[in-house]
Amino acid sequence: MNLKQLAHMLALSQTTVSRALNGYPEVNEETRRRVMDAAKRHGYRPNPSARRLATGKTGMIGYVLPTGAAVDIDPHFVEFLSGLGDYARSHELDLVLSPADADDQETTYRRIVANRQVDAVYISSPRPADRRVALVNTLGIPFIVHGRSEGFDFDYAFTDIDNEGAFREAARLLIQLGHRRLALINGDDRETFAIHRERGVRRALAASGLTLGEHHVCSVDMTEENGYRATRRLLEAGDAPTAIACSSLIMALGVVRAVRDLGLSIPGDVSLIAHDDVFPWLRPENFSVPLSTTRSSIRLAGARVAERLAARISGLEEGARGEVWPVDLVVRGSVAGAPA
Amino acid sequence: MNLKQLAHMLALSQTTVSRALNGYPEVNEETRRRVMDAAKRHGYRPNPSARRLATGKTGMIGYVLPTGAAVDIDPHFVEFLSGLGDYARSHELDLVLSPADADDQETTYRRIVANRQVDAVYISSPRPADRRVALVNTLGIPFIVHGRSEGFDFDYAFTDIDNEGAFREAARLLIQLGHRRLALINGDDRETFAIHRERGVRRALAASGLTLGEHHVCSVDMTEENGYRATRRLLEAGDAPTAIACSSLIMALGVVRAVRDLGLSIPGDVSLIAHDDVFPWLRPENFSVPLSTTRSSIRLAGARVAERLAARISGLEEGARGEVWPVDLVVRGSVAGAPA
DNA sequence: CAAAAAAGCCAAAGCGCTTTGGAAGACTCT
DNA sequence: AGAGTCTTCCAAAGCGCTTTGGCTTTTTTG
Repeated sequence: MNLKQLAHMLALSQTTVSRALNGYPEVNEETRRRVMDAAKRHGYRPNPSARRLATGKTGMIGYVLPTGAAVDIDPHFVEFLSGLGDYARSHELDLVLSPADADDQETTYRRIVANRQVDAVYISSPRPADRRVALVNTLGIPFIVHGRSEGFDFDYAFTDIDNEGAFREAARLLIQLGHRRLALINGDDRETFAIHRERGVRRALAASGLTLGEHHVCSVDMTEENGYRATRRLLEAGDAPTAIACSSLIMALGVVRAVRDLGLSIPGDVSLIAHDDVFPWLRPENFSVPLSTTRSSIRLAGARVAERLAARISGLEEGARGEVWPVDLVVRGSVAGAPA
Repeated sequence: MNLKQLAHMLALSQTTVSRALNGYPEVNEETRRRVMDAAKRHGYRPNPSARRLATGKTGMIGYVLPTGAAVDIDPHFVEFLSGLGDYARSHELDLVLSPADADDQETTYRRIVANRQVDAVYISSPRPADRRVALVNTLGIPFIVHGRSEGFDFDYAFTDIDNEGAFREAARLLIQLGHRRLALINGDDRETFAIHRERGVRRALAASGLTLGEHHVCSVDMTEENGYRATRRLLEAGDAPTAIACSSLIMALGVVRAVRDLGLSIPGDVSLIAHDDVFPWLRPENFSVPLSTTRSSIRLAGARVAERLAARISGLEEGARGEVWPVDLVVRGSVAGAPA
């Protein structure tokens, strides 16, 4: 059942039927009712391929997925996706993932924009002066950055969490508990979120006249194993920290294992605070010692990004508004006063 | 730059240019060269929207993503996606995720097929007599099932691992080590993979005249917490098992924690074997006691599914061939002889 | 009550590609 | 040389929708 048939069956022109269906004003309400009724009764659904050829609108949002043998998509992605999907579903939006060589995403961005494959895109895990952001900005497709980039001469729309504030507060708590030597086990410090977190820790330390030792901060891929290794290295060195801030729950697993392997205990010897993106399958309160966390649901962020993308597509949102969500600091058993 | 312009500039008809570009035989090789040359020089890329309206081909593969407040996409998905993306990238295929209410995926399947939104789909986490498989089969769109369904009067194409064999071998090893009371901490037993795994354990036990106690098998969502709870329940009961088979590494985290909380040890009091889908961020050799596993890379499966989908789209693969991959049994420190 | 404005509808021209049904010219064969 | 066959190309008809520009008919207005 296509438009032509429907129009013919109603003894109307395609024009009128199309307009009736799409809510244009220049059609009699009575007629509109007839049309919509018939459309529903016959299960008419406009062919999206045709519509998109005519309008350029696709009803899809895009994401360029970095892939390659050396690239691991991290599990945060799936949680984000959950939220995105939740919103997208209720608005009949689909998400198209365009896999790209991690080292050459530009080509793919250009392709999906030139081909009008999607109405909007989002960008995740941005770095300072991220080329993707600059590119997408000049290409002129609506977009939202999940996280923040920095150092552009233009503004853009983003949804981020207050990484700096979160880690500042976490560090401040540890300092108040008497800790003087803090360590930070961070994610890839080429990414903005990691930079902000480090800055948060440093600011808190500085406020008390302390500093973050050069070898007390490490930047690694966020795996359990890297959490373990980093912790061993930290705790086996001369001026071992008495408190650790850790950028992910998964790394925290490794931290806990390392501490145990060294015959130390949490929080007796080492206090630990980790960032919790809220995975349904791994919860900080279920660690052998319940974990203190800075918490922010990445799933909610996914839903919010979808919502904003939808708003941008339909013209409801404009401008370069950035929003920064506060992060909860949840104190559980893994922190205590510094050992004497 | 569109076809019309290109044709005009070459003083050829659109027909000829189109055919030259698409490799049809009825065009002079000399002409073809000229056309392809000009196309490249001017960076001509056929508009996919137009092409798809004309041909119905989209260059995309689809996946219906179950969503909803109660639905968690599990982290296996992202690994699978990694593999899928790896392959898709090298073949200029995109993946479109259509979020659907988990309780009504049919509507979405019908929509994406009716609208010709994708050339093929894959289905994951199938159950016996899975309605999605039946539906997609009648809708007539090329598809591959990742995993297996059962109980249809038709055959279909799937890529699965030998879950039954894997868990049979795992159980057999435990039995050979003298264990008599095994337990299985399984995933959702409405899904085929879980059924097969349970069957594997039962078969191994039966071969030695043993059985799997009714309360020695549990079916839960594969979270750390559920692994913990199940283990507590198992080990605190009267006839506690001396060996546990566990369907996921994430649950195994909980198993280990529970065993420790009870003051017991692995493998002294309890042997443990878990299934490993090969996550880059959590590896069995890095457990406090290195974990014995049944191992199969879900990422490779993703790549394979993509490969087969591509083959089906281009007509290279037909028929209902199912393939079943063997699973490695990797023995590490978490298994030992049964306690006296 | 005639003129102007508004309402309601339609035919047809895109959107950019593929594909059908020829047609013209070159080549082969008897 | 005439008939038949290839080879090579083209005009035009879709694919199914939106949108422009215009044409009636009805309503409003001075």
